[in-house]
Amino acid sequence: MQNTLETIKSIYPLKEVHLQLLLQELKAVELPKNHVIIMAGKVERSLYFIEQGVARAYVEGRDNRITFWFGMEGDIILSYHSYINNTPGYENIDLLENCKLYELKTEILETLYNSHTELANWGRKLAELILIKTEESYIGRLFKPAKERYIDLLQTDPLLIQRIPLGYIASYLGVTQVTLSRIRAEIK
Amino acid sequence: MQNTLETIKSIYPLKEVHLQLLLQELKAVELPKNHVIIMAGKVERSLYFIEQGVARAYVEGRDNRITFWFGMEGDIILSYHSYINNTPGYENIDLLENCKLYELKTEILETLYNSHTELANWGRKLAELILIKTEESYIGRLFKPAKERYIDLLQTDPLLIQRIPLGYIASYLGVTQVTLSRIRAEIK
DNA sequence: TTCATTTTTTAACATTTGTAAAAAGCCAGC
DNA sequence: GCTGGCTTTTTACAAATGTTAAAAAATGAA
Repeated sequence: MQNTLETIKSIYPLKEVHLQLLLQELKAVELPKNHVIIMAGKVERSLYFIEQGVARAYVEGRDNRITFWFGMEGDIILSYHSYINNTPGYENIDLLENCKLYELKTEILETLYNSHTELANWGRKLAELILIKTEESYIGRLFKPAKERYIDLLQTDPLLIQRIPLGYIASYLGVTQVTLSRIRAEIK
Repeated sequence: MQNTLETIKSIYPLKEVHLQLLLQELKAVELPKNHVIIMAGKVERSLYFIEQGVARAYVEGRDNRITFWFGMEGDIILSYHSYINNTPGYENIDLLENCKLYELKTEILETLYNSHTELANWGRKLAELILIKTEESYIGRLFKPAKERYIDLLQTDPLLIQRIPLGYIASYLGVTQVTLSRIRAEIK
């Protein structure tokens, strides 16, 4: 559980006692490629640490699917609405590879938050880190054109791109696959 | 300080003791229209509750400014990067009206978080609420076209629109002002 | 390898949106 | 009520992106 352990520790420094409180609640699960792990409109009672594999989040548009997040080793799969409010979210998350995950019930987390200041701060830090990442991709998407963002992606996540169909990447960049092809032809 | 008090209470229920710990750190400030309260590239050491007035956040593009947030009574002005990491952010926030604000130093907040579980959970809830709002506008922007989002805005914030120049709203919707004019002509 | 399936690219054309500049509308101060 | 400055709309044209369809390339299983 190397990746998951790293993730948990890197969020907020925890004493061994509190770390163990979290770890003992994790449950290893293996799920196949194409499995839909989070469904829009459904309250999800767990979050998942990605130990191995790739996942992607998307929303259903009127006549298309829009991908807005990719996760890989060290990332966390969760529906914010479910995690935070116990209300259904609007995103679907599916697995693009066979995955090894560690599951954690949100209900248990809530209990831990209320009984340990350290864990409450760990939870605060988790929300804050996700918030910053979300804001970064939000803002990046605002003022950089698709071409530039694709080049950024190539530089920051060259490996990720090879694991993901181009159609999803195009959607993530906010253009059609045809346009992404044009971009690729152009920068070659 | 009606609006600010409401905001603080609605984030997470606090006992009177803890509420007072927060309130006694607030400092009333009045700032004029057009004042730039958060500057990109600068670490900001305070956050501000909007008691009265309107603010907007934007990033500088290569040759334009992109507005991505409006705040009014009951909202909170903060630079997430500064608030969370003590690192400079990329957004500017300026005031679109003369404003009454309550200032709170982030350093003080940090101290409170580490000494009171209730306040740590208040801080967690704050991050979580902002996260959900950010995700909502992120996703909304992804799969709804500008026209639809404008109609949504008209319905959810009819008053806000009257307080904000159309050029900023166009930017917020991700189109030029010319396109927004076309949209307005179309739905009339 | 070979065949079938999926993914990616290319092409032609339609549509949308942007750009720049002019016109119209609105408001504050004289 | 008029004037000057600011905001919003309109126009004509240009550029970018989408749509649809087909070809080409890549992938994977037998």
